[in-house]
Amino acid sequence: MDEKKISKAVINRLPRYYRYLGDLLEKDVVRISSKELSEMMSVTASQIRQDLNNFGGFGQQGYGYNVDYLYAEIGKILGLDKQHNIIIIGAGNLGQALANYADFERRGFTLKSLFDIDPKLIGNEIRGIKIRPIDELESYMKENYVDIAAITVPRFNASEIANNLAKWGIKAMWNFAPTDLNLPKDIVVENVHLAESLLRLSFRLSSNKSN
Amino acid sequence: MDEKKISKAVINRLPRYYRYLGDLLEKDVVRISSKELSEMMSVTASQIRQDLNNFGGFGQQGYGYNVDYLYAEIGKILGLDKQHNIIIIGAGNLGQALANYADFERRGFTLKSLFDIDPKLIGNEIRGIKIRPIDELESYMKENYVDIAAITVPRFNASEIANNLAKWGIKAMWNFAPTDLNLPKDIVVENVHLAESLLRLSFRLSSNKSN
DNA sequence: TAGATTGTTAATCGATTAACAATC
DNA sequence: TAGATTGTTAATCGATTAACAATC
Repeated sequence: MDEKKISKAVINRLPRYYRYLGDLLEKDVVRISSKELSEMMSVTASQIRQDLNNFGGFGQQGYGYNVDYLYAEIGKILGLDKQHNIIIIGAGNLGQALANYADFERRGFTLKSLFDIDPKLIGNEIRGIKIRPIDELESYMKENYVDIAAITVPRFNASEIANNLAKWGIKAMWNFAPTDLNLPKDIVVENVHLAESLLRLSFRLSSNKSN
Repeated sequence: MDEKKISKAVINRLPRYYRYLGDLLEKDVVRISSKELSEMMSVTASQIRQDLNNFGGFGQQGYGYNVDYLYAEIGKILGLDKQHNIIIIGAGNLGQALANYADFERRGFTLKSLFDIDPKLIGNEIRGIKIRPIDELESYMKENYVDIAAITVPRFNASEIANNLAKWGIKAMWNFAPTDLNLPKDIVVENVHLAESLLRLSFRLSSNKSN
């Protein structure tokens, strides 16, 4: 019953803390204060302490934070102590790019299969993982445990596939299709809208006095 | 001298308004009220009106907003009335996926070239656009006008390339490398940190009571 | 004109920053 | 013990929502 609701802003920052702590760990840094970390990350020390204290006191007065310990704790908060099974729907360029991004495996995200509608792709393998016909998605979902589906299909196919996946028991979708999926709210949807990202860049470029 | 500073939150929402208005336009919807739009988008009507009024009064009392007009105006705000030249640094899976995403062209973003260090890739073409050796980047930048560089190289090469691009006059970077680029602040950096996005999904999945 | 809906001001809410007592 | 730095409360700041007069 951990009922303290974590704000969206805090959740957004957590992975970035995790990344910086991982970098420090690689450099064998043992301890770090909120002040030092805040300077590295260009945020306030106050914010770091507030953010972390949403989840408990990981530091020690007069000392700071143990990098190794804090990294592990944030990892747990992010659910990286659990194993996740992913499938990718849409084995086009983007789907294949994700499939090849082996770094995810390191964090406990195992790619189990890809699905596509294109006969030219079906049967091919990426890193030894087979591309299956989308018709087999339903039976696959019934016979295998999958928690996350990455949606890298064209915009017009996305909602139907998403609705089906929801029906077949998916827990979360990583949506790359440029549309908002409308799903039962117990299903987690994390959107990556690349087109919107480029438009933000464009806006900032346009409103940049210095050019 | 348009000195009313636009908040980050507003900028983030603008491309989504633009997408919804584009969808309405496709469906030949002529007018829409902030109330109707707010219901479609699951936001408050108040927020829509506040956001738009950062840029001027685009609506009409008693009527609402003309979809066509509002779409065009937001397009201008986003800088889509201007032509942009993009290069992609790193022609791996992700770089190629972006290069193939022809939809960007439609919005005035023209892909001019890709660059890579891998001899196996150099000389290949994607949609008729050549992959050049990274050694030629400096001379290319001097001989061509490029405003945006998409960075899809591995983490360890990213900062050096980014610093060079900055030196050679790039205006904006669309950064896909899992690191924070540290650049002069007149250079726009728009980050797409896929790994962080997946960790956010993971967090929300873990803290989801309903599973 | 009456009805509808904007543009905008005021009120509320939430997030960030500052400050400092607690404590290692 | 003295110095450093956390955890946490209080103050500030900014963003969202509500309300309504202006006006089409």
